[in-house]
Amino acid sequence: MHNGTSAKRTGRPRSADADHAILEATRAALVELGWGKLTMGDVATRAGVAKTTLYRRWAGKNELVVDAVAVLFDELELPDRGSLQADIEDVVLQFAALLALPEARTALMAVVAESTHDDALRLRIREAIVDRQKRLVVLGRRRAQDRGELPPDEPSQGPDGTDAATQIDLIFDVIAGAVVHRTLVSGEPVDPTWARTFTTLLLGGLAAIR
Amino acid sequence: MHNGTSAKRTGRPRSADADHAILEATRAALVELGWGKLTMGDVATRAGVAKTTLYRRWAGKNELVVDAVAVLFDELELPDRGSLQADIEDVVLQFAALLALPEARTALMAVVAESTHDDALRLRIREAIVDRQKRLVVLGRRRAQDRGELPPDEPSQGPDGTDAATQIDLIFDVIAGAVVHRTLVSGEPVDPTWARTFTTLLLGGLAAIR
Amino acid sequence: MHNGTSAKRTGRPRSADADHAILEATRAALVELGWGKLTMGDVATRAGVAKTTLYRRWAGKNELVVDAVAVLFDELELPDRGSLQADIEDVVLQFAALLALPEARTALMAVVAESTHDDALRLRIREAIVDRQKRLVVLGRRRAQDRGELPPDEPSQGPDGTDAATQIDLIFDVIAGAVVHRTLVSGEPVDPTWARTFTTLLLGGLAAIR
Amino acid sequence: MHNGTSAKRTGRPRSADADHAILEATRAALVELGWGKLTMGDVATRAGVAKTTLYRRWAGKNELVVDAVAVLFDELELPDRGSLQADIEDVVLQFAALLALPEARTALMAVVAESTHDDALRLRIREAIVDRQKRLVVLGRRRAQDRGELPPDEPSQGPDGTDAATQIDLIFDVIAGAVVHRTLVSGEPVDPTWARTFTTLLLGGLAAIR
DNA sequence: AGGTAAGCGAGACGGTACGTCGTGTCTTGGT
DNA sequence: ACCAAGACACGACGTACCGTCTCGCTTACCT
Repeated sequence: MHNGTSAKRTGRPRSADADHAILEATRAALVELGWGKLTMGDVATRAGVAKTTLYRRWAGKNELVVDAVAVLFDELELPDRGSLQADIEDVVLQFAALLALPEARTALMAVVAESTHDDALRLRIREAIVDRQKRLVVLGRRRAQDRGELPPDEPSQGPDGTDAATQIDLIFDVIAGAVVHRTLVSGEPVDPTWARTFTTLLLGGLAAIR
Repeated sequence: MHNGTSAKRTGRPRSADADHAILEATRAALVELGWGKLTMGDVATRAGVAKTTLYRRWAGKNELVVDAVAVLFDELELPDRGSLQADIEDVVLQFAALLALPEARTALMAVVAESTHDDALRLRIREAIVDRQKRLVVLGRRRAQDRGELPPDEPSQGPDGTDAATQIDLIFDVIAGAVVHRTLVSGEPVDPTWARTFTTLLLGGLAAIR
Repeated sequence: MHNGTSAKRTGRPRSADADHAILEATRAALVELGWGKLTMGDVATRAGVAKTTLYRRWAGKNELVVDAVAVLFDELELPDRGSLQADIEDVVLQFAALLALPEARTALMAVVAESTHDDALRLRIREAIVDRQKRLVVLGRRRAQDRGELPPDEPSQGPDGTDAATQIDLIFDVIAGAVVHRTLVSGEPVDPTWARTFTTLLLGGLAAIR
Repeated sequence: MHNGTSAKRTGRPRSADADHAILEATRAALVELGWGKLTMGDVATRAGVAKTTLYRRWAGKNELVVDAVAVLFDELELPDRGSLQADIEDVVLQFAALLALPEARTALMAVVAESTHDDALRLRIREAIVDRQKRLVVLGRRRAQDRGELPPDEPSQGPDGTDAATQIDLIFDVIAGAVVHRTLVSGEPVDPTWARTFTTLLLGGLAAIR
């Protein structure tokens, strides 16, 4: 998080309770107030903690919110439902459920917006959120290859965009982008019917680019 | 924009110059400072205008930025390149070029984030931005139907998500979502190669959901 | 008032109704809000008049308030009650009654305060207010001399402060100062008993400085 | 001042330096700008302090100025010059010298004006300024009684206004009122000649009301 | 009778100051 | 060393008035 392999020695150790209380208070504040109205002072009060304690651990609102929301993305899993179609539908619905949480909706877009001119923040978001989602694509793709639903990776073939890493990125952007856009921009729900149609489109498209 | 067909009579009329100066100053401030550091006072100073003049026209930062950025989306056009594949690739590249502008990158995500708990703002975004993009999908689809590249609309067929409006929404979310996600979240550029591969996927997928 | 011997010729003449309405509105606003909270815009609204109309006649709050309050001081009169003691007591009570009016209390001190660094304002106050009170002293003194209660003016006698003008100024400062101070600073009422005791003191003192 | 016998415990204590700097800056601003142009923000800047620090201690301009000016009145003293006449002349000249200070002139009238519709402010003025002056009258009177220049207090004698407290109030209103009125309203200087004549009048009058 | 110059209500305008709020830092004294 | 409390410098907020400036009308005097 913010203190990997601490080698602290002297003095009073930091309270682990405080960390949890702060992150929970942050999520609660996001739900009630949204990103724009959330303040460090308010989070501190909710957590029963001094502002100093927040700043000792996080550099600012952005970093705090990324960490507070990141844990939500750890709960995404890729269950083996027997077919690639079913696996993708499941992940789409999980992701949509996550974006239905007010704290995730508002925080995700806001930190992405801030990250457009803050490289450190962009990196943190990638590590804490984006890469955790992308691994599901990598895993699902490999599993589908094992099942024979997708062909095995071919060695890199030049600039036509069909090598493995490129394809993974494309799939990821299409899935995550479509779900986020439908949920937050279009403001429409992602229900099982939509998930099925979307997944059909995606798999049909994947066949086409090969 | 913010004052439709008013029938006011008395008093000094509002300055149209001020409107233009303010919106231009807003875009300039977005480029230099980004959403988070943009302040109403600074915009007013850049525009050579009093703060009250801003607040007389817009309720706050969100509303102002939506209007300031909205005009950028009016410049998107759907040129007739002879095939659906080419048309889509062109729009994808235009949209990506738009998102490469700093003022658009940062503003778009930020106002979407704020709109997650501000219904009036969501409506304004839809009218000023989203619907202006969606019309391109509607237009391109009709043109492809005229060319025979896509089948004509069938009468509504129940809950399988294949009627015209549902399909338009799906296409829109996939295109806009994928481009936004690749650009802002993944942080990768949208180049002609990517556009071609993505369009191939989309058209292949469209064939599959029919 | 604010336009002595006008030589205007063409154009629509200024509305006399507006003048009255404005001054009355000013007094009403003084009562309700006091000097500090009184605003030009509010006075204009109360008077049913545009702000422009105020500024066409008065340069600012100070000038407006002086004129609005000055008329109150015109009502002071010196009735002939038969003796100097009775005459003075009467004037003291009249003046105290005037200072009991909220519009006079607050306005008088405020414009005097402003006049401490605005010479034009000081002159205006003197003409509109101070000199109108001082004439009562001059008149009462002459009347007492006619009655034989005070000795006639002696020719100027040098620097011992007993010539006529000096004495008038002194009497005026003592009367006005004591009444104002008791009313506004000490916050005590001026009743007939106080007026009698004060007048006795004053007359006793006058005998002593001769 | 504004924080009597607090029993606070935790947190960073308020800076005493800030208090002094603010009051000094207030007096400087009064001299340069006068009451009407004095702004809280300017005082804060002069004092090298944030606006919030001012508002944490004082509710507004009125309260701040009363405190800033009050210390000037502490410097008034009653030297023993051997006779009541000389003592009074001395105090009159001291008081006149005080009112010659620009910061005192403008501030005193202005806060009195505001106090006409602000009871809390009136109380504050009384405590901080009026009572500190009145003690000089009490002291001087007692000293004169000890010298035999004035008769000792008689027991209260009913409503003829000759008991001790009433007499003190009367003397105070006459002295302070006359000096203030001559200085600020009439705009004439208080010089030793005027002080002598005025004192003669006062003492002559005091003999008359007994 | 018409022309014209000023007055007028309305309200937008560029400013300045307001009093409040949030940020991130810094003292306190108490674990 | 850590913590809760809270003061601090800073800077933006959104509002209120200021005094000025268009607007599109009256309204009275002067040819």
